[in-house]
Amino acid sequence: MEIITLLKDKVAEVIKELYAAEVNDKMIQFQKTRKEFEGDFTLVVFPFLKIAKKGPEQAAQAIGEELEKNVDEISNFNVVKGFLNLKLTDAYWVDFLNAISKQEKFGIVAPETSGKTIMVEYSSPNTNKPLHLGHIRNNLLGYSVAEILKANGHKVLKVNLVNDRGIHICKSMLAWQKWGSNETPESTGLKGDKLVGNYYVRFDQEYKKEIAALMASGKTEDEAKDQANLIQEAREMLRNWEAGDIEVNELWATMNRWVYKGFDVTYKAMGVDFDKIYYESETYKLGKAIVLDGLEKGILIQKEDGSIWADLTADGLDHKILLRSDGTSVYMTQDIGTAHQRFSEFNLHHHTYVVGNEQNYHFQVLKLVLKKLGHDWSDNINHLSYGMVELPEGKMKSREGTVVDADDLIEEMVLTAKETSLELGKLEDMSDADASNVFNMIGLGALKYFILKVDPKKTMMFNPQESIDFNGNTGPFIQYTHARIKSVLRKAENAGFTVEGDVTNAIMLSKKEQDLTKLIFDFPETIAEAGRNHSPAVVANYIYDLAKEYNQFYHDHSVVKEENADKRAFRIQISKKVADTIKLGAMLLGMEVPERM
RNA sequence: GCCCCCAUAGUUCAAGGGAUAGAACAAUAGUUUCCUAAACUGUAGAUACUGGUUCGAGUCCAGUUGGGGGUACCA
Repeated sequence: MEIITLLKDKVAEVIKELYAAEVNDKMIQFQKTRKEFEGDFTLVVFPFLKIAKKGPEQAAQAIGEELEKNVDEISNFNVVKGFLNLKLTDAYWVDFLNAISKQEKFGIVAPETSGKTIMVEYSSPNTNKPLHLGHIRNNLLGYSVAEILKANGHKVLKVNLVNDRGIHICKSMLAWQKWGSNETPESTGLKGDKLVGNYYVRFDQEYKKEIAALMASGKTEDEAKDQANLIQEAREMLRNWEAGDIEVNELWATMNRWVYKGFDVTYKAMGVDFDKIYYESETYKLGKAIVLDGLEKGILIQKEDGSIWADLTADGLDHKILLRSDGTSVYMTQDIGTAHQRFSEFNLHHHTYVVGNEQNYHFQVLKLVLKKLGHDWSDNINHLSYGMVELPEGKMKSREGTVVDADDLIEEMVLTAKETSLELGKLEDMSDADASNVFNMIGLGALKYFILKVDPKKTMMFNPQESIDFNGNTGPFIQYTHARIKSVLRKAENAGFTVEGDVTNAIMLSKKEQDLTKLIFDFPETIAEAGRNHSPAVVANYIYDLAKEYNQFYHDHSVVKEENADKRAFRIQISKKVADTIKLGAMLLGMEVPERM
């Protein structure tokens, strides 16, 4: 990064000298030189034209000449239209590689050095059904964003707020009670979350039947939905739960335990974890005091029936209820309470919520209400709003059975990885345990990369057939590149070609060697950008580019077989760094890379 | 109705207001006596429409069309 700062300073000096004018930092725009042109960094000269009172090419030429004279690192320059392309010396790039080769984690900011604490809430499942593809996107994003923020030097707390109470939970409980005949995960051999999910579906089926029957007897749909015995019973169960009824609470605890056991398996398979787990059953009453306080201060309003509201019409939004007329809280109340609790307990600088974009309005309101209540830290709440995952046949709907189950999908990916590997037969001498470890890495790598390479905020398409592809812009492509480099490095070591100390900077680099080095140079900025944008896609696309660039380099350069010892040393060194960088980048995505595949 | 988001090759994705819009898959033509061919190299193919701002627009603004989401004393 230092080179850019240096160049910017020099440009400012040169402009001052040539045109006797001061320029601000914003006017000095450096960008990477596009591949089709000769050069490393490009200065956009359009902003200087008014000062220079010259045409773009003339101005660029003049600035280029001065820079070349004054900066040792610049070997030459060229001008295309208003773009001044600067080429650095090969020696600069070799020295750069030498310098970063001494850093084991080049690009990663040392842990917890930024002085900031950031909380990332993600996953937040309901305990009435198993995790599906939508949850996978949430979990992978949350985990990865947390890792990326860590790599930017922040202290990060990963938290999960489990939705373990409410009418929807009572539905599966009630169905189990009615039709479960004491089934347990043990007795059925089913994962706990799957078992409970089945009863949630069962409730819905029976409920629909009842509605149909009521409508046949002349009720309207709304009346039928409201008056059905099943929903009445579920409501009563929720009241009993809240009243502390022992039997209901025991059933609730038991069924939730089943679900958690099932979730743990899925979380483990996805490779995600949490520093702290919150349960809604313990937090759902939070926020009430804050709302009442807001009412007292005249910030909120109360209607005749006693319900408390925020009037957001002045901000272009609606009225939003914060406490029901019976004094109970809504989701928003809880979020106000938990946010307050977290910011004060952990002294947070920032809090990111990984939640789907259907909640955009909710978070808009949350931030606004907190702000109105006088909590300035509301500005530090960030809703990482991600798009839905769609299937070729349309949206996933749990009740219509068009969901892609998380466990099934992972299993399928790993199985395909295994089949492909066996076909290629490269791992035949590996132990079964090691090989199955590799299959796991590849299957999950394919899935994780597929999901994370897409900009989080965009709706994405998941086509089960295509997504299982392991060629091209995929996780396995990146993993393969890593494995191949590792193989080359093993061969180098066996041949006794270990690189001790610095590579001489007196060598000439080929275009590909320069390009690879420049890509490595971009890694720190990539991590910074991914952090700023909360976007794993930035990292994913970067490691893909890097792997692709390496494969091209590899295709027409010998590494171990290169006879010139200095060139060989450089190539071994750059190969090593590419492997390290791929590995670090993949780690930020929660993706492992194998030594062989 | 009102509010928000999105629209790029046949398909799935890229492109911090900058140069000739990149990849991959699919299609098609090639590359293994040589460090892993899950690789590499060709060919063909795209900014929904109409205006505007700018030296410069896929990117910013307005409108049109098409898609998604939200708008509950649900979570």
